[in-house]
Amino acid sequence: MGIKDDAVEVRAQGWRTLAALHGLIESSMEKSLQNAAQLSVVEFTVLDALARQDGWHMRMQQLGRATALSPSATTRLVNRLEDRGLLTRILCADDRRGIYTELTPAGSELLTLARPVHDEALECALAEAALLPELAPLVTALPQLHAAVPAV
Amino acid sequence: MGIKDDAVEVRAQGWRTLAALHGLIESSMEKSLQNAAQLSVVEFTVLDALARQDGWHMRMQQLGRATALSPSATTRLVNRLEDRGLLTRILCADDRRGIYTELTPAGSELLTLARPVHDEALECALAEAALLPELAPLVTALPQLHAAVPAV
DNA sequence: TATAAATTGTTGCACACGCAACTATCCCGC
DNA sequence: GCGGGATAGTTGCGTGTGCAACAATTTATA
Repeated sequence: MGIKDDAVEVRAQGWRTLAALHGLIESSMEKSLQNAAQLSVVEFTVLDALARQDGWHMRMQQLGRATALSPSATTRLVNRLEDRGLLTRILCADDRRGIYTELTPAGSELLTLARPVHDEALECALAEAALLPELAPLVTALPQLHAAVPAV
Repeated sequence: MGIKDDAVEVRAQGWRTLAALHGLIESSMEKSLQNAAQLSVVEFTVLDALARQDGWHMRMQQLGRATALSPSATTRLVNRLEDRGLLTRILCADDRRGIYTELTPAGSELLTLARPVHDEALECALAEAALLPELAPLVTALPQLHAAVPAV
């Protein structure tokens, strides 16, 4: 034992840190987005993911994976956003089981309103987390993952 | 612009990665723990947190923070676990508003049964995530946060 | 000491989620 | 071409969650 058990414990510790930071950010962002745009975090995630595919479509299943949501939850999530006119369903011709979703102008508009709120809440939550000793290392490590090629 | 906007985008990217990995691990672990011990991830988190304080108590509010749950959700979570006999409420004398929670023997027992399941699900989910290019860097960075002092 | 303000935990209510069962469509072997 | 299996998405149902309002206790202020 010893070495092997250490690996297990290190993983568990890392997972606790990850979960704690995630919870902190998500609950903070949830409130901000709700106040500013009547959007939940997952709803924002969907709109953002769609916009990021600029002009292109996404299938329900892709949305499900992008949000870690079950198929049924994905259906209802898309229902909500469609009812609000933020996206549209498009049955695709080549596979008639599949359903594409696409952002509407109203969706894009709301997204441009919500993005700054999202970004500020994120910055704020990270700053707060950096003060907690058990979260600080992860906060520092996070931006280094996708190391910015110094974009001069 | 440029530099400032880059920082925002890097943070957002890091957050997306964090959220994606979190979702992957949590949904995988949820199923494993549910099958093996009829425990949800939050329920496991509570038991684990209590055990980690070995023999000591935790207040409702602490549990709420440890799980990123609202007060009402915390109340009901403790209710569920208490009804199953896994923990007990203890009114503390010095502050009669406060309520301590403590693990019962049955709680400890279930926890020792659930921990290996938890650890294996975690290892498995991390291995799977390491195969995805956008998650791999975070998976690698995670265990380095709490750098193991080589415990010979 | 008395009274207001703040803190801790609990309930009513509406809502989002996962699971299981279902329908519709595609794909493969014959 | 045709039937069996796999895949995509949708609904019924039970349950966990957050918000707002509340009761109980402590702390601050006059």
